[in-house]
Amino acid sequence: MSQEKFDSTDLKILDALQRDGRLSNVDIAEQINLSPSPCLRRLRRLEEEAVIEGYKARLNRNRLGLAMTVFVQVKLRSHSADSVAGFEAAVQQMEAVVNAHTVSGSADYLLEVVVADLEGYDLWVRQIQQLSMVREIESNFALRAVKADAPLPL
Amino acid sequence: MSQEKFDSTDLKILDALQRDGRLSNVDIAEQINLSPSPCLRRLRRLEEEAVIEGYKARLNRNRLGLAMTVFVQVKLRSHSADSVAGFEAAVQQMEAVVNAHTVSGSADYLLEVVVADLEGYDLWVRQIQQLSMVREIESNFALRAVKADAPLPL
DNA sequence: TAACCTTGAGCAATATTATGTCGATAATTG
DNA sequence: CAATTATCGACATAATATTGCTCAAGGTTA
Repeated sequence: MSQEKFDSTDLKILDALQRDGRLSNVDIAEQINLSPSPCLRRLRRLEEEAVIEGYKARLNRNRLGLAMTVFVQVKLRSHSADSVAGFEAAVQQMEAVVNAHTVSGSADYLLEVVVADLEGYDLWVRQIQQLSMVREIESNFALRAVKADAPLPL
Repeated sequence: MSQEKFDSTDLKILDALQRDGRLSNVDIAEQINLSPSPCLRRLRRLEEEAVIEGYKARLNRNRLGLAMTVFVQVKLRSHSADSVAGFEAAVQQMEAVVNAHTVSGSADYLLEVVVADLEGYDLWVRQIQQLSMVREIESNFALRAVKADAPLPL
């Protein structure tokens, strides 16, 4: 739809930053063989156009005591606008939910939930089950991360 | 297992950085009401202990022409060490796979795959189906992101 | 109580960064 | 081919950031 707007230099900047979000402009410039001034111009443009939505630190969940990641498939009772809006608002307020998508297939939503332990998960499940618009959930516990938060293929 | 190692000041630093990974040390210090020197000491410690695993720019997939996100459940033919190792090595090399976990439940793996369009997905599926250790895959297309890459609950 | 350990505040020196300007060059378009 | 536009490299500057050092305060332990 729009990737024609970005030349290979833009992509190199984006790729450098998705691998190390704290690179300074001069470091990026050096890495992609460009001088700092045009590099900064491009970077600012990419930020303004919201191609870069933000920056974040990648934290180690286990070391923070968040040892449990669960993928939860949710089916709603009805797909009325109210049900959908209510469910999504609830999901957005739940801090344990770090990712949520509507999906094709037999489930309506796929959520990624992060909690400390089984007890924390139990508490969260009770919250979700109290939502009247939820018909059914199926939990799949992440046993091991094979690949996490890898860079996008640019 | 280990969150006793972090006091509330550490958590404030981590929380600030997972929301804005480019904050300077002085900005973090101001945000959490601490002077820059101890703030930097803590930050460096958190980096050295790999509580902070790195930093990354959050890119807008749609604007980059990566309009399709697919969650793929994979079942293996056998769970021999060779099958597992071979499959995981293949997954790690596929750039379209941005997340991969082994999971409980009927599937062995849950993958998140990012491609430009259906054609790109078709190409990827053929790659995966050529792996002899793969018995079956089920694709669930992400229709809409309700929540993406939200901060961890600290 | 005294010694000790941890952690914070303040300050200074250094290094680094972001950012604007300007002329040159390359690409594009009519 | 000429004119226009876009983009680059180089340089200068001003603002910021990082980092080390020292001293003080608070809490802990023997």
